[in-house]
Amino acid sequence: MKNIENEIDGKELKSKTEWFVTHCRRAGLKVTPQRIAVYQELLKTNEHPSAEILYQKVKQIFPSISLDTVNRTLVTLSEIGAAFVVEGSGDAKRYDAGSDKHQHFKCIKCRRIIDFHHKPFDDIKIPAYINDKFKVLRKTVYIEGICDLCDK
Amino acid sequence: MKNIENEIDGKELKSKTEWFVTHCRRAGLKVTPQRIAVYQELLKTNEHPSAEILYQKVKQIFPSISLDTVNRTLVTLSEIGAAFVVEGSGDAKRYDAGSDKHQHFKCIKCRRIIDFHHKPFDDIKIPAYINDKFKVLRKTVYIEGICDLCDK
DNA sequence: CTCTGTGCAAACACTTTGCAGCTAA
DNA sequence: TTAGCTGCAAAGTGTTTGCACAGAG
Repeated sequence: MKNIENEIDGKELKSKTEWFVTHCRRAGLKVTPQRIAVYQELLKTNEHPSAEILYQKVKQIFPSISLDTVNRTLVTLSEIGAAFVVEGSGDAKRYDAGSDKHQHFKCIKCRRIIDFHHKPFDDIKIPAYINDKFKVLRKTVYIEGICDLCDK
Repeated sequence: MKNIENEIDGKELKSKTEWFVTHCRRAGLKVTPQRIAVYQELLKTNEHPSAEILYQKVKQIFPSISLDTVNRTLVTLSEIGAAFVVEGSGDAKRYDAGSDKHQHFKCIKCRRIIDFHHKPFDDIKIPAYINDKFKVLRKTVYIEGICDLCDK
């Protein structure tokens, strides 16, 4: 796994954690040590861990935590925009026949997928070093957020 | 679910099916009526169906098909680039703390996720009608294909 | 003190696998 | 004819839920 250059330093970890704490309070969530631990562990890695992997890591500094709590915490974090699911969804896979001619907006609350079509996105240029190394079959712009219906 | 303007017409269905048949043969796959049926059903919709939904539809014209076959066919189709998983993965969810500062390439064979960072992609402009209607939390360019290791 | 969050275990949803019979090439 | 495909049933994998206790506000 190739990593990019963001080994987080102590200072950034601290400031992001402060942001997180504020953000939780604002959302009416309690700030528990488990939540902090999961969030910090997520900040410290850039390997897109699964709940299981994160659980293994957090357990080292917080031995009594359970996998469920990690799972639930991650759900909570994604609801407040402090974490994102970058692969997988827990729901059933959804297929399409593979046109580049539309893009997806996904609501992280109701999981609705809304198609849209923004012509400039059809033509995004893929950097040469990707095309050289990999066989590109599909490219798309993917947007996530809260949809109109869920943003009460 | 909002659809875009691509109700497929008979002519396109036929030509895409021909492409599909050729493509299967080239990949050493047998052309079975089940495969054709699943592929055509996928072409006819733009609602990103799950295997289950596709199964319900295909069953109407092919009553003896099983859900497994639909599932297996979809796996096969994605391996040859005739279909794509637009949501979900079957594997565990993968999280990150949500930086816009990198993009993902995903290999559809080994499912490896390779980070890359192409500066212009950090600044893609989201169309106003999306920003007006939805609260955007994350945007990214997502590329899929076959990675160097799998492209024997 | 109250009410949300946690841990445990059981329930679930979806996908994958093993095998015997079938069928496209 | 025969390798690959299908259908069925069973096993996995990962996620969610229900409940009682614990701890943050």
